Amino acid sequence: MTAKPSKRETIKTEALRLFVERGVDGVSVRDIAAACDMKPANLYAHFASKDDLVAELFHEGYGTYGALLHDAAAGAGPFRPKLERMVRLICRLHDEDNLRFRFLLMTQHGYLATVSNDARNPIEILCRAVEGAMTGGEIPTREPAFMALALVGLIVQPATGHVYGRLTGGLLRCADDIVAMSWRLLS
Amino acid sequence: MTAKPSKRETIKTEALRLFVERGVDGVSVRDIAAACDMKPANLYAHFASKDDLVAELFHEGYGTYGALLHDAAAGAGPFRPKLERMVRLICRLHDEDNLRFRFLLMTQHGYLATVSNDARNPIEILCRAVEGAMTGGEIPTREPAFMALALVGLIVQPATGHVYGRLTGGLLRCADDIVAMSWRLLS
DNA sequence: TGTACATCAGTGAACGCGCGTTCACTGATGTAC
DNA sequence: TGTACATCAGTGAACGCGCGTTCACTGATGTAC
Repeated sequence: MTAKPSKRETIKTEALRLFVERGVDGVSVRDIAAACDMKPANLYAHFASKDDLVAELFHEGYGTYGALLHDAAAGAGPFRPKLERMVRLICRLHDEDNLRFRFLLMTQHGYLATVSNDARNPIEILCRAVEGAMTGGEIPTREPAFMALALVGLIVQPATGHVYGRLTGGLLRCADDIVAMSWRLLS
Repeated sequence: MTAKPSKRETIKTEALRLFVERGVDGVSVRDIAAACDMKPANLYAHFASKDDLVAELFHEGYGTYGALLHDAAAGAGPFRPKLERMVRLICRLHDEDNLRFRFLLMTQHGYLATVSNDARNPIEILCRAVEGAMTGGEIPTREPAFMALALVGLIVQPATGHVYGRLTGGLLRCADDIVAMSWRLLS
């Protein structure tokens, strides 16, 4: 007997799904309300505005992903297993939390500027991990920000392609290949 | 004495700039008209609708880039110089035709599904070039679609980062590094 | 148990706004005789 | 040269629409005595 999700959670779930399907601007508050079996006016009992809902979804997802990536990058061991953990995490999130993953990809252009480069920022975490490996002499020294972004692209672009049917099957299925490519890229 | 651009070209130039700055949905036909010193109604003398204008910008850019990439990939020589030409081309387009480049990145999600996988499709061209190199034994055989997408990500993601100030200076400045990374990735 | 009141999720109807788009009309320019 | 007409880019005002949002109100539920 799983607890029935609160109205607030229902709104977030349905909104996320609709935003990914049709884009944020392509979904009206009436659409969201309908998907939740609510009246539009009642959404405002849970969120101050549509923008507020979108921002909460973004920051929550961005924060969660940042924390998970932080954990994967944590510890004092060698870089290679860290890289493997991070890459696998990203593949797993893409496969198992696909809607949120795609929502973050889709909205990042609008919000990336508003996000601080602190320890919860996924790109920043990746960047620091790569930088650490360079400092420790585990991989050749290059511009860390550039390498971190290249690494993200390596994973995210196939993920995008996956969405549009260019690749079939989960990303996790290719995780070994992606880990190997990532290592080759950085070496 | 360069010829004064036609109204039609002016509209396309200004619309492209505004779309990149604020997103397609964030720009109204009144905004575009104002930027062109025209009245909104008069835009309809040149384009059937706003959607029509957006679609023309997309398909024109996509086609142009496809043709350029096709030329870079053409010929019977070894894969390595082809790869180098293609990567440099993409870097150069990003730097010298930045608005269009970003517009294509921005709108691809909405239009990719409507585009055929023919010989003018940039991804398809990259994919076939990679596939050819694999068939010829120049690089190890892996899933070509996957490798082509990874290659795109490798270039485009740093480009996106560049836009938001994570990387400074042109992408072309890093072209040598990107070529080297691409080769390492595929080898 | 019955009554009076407080709480609060949910509702129906409407608000003003900016959107994409249309259309009858204007007024400058070119052409024919 | 002057007059009559055709052409056509450009205009002003308005259209209907769907949007995000507000607000007075309802009606079920809980609480106090």
